[in-house]
Amino acid sequence: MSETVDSPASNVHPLEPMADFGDFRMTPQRRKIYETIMSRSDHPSASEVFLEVKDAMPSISLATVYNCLDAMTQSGVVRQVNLNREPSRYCANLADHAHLLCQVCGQVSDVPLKAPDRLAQALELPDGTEVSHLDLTVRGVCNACAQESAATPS
Amino acid sequence: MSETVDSPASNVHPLEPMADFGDFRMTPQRRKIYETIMSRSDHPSASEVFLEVKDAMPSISLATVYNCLDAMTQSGVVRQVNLNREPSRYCANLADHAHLLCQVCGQVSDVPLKAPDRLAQALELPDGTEVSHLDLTVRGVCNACAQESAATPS
DNA sequence: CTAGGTGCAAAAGGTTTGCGGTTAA
DNA sequence: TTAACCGCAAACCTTTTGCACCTAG
Repeated sequence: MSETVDSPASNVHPLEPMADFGDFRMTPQRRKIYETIMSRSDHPSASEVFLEVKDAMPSISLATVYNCLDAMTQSGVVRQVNLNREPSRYCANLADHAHLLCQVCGQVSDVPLKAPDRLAQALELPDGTEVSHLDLTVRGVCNACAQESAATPS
Repeated sequence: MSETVDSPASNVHPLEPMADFGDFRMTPQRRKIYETIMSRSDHPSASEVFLEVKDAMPSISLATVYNCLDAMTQSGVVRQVNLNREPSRYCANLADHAHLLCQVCGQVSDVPLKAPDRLAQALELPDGTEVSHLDLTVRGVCNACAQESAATPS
């Protein structure tokens, strides 16, 4: 993926240099799918990605989107975000961060962490446990929805 | 549910007094399903609960297990735990805690939190965000699997 | 008595897979 | 050149739902 993806630096995400992603073969479909996820901050699902990519590539199939997203997840190019029983969402922000799920509008947004390394210290893990990754989800109400419900009290 | 469930105190989980769970109607099926989840620490899925409950109640249907688990989740009697794309698991531990997902054996175990309230302080949340609940999942290797791989290096 | 629960079977909905043709490297 | 990928359709699997009967409160 490295050199073939156009200007990943234009994205706001603090991306790694996009070094090696193994034997990940770049195709027009994968490039467009990746660009779609990069250009959005709303963590689209497979079918949402499909809808957007379809505009530029009308012949693409939903199965291909699923296959590509799966390959990208395996390669570590994107991250799969699973909340509740909803369809998986995809996220191109590879930095350590949490997700805020607004229980009013349903939107998912990234939440930076102040001290990612210190998070594990809050856990009483059994001796010998090896931690590879922490997944933190915040359920609540986003600022926009909180403002709105304050303006229009029930 | 309160008085009809047999001796919830025998469970190791730090349970709340099991006060009011609204208009939750107790039935033999629900009692057995609840007891099953209480008696296990492995966060069984709906079909795993079904298998165990079926031994005692051969006529119960999987749909009923799903319906009951859903009703219990709504009432707050149990908690639904969703990791990856696997089937939902269920957890009777209502205390604030994280989950450890072992990437070797696939088991899910509870992880107590040292300072649950302080966890939110690690987040850079936008002003006005209202937090209702934090969900923390630890991906890694449990102690048992770590011991084993140390004893049998690849 | 009756609102709500149960069991069954069928449907729903997200995701995966098999296959023949195509393509990136 | 060829292993990997694409598009299509069918399969898969978890979960939900409609319905007739039953039961807890």
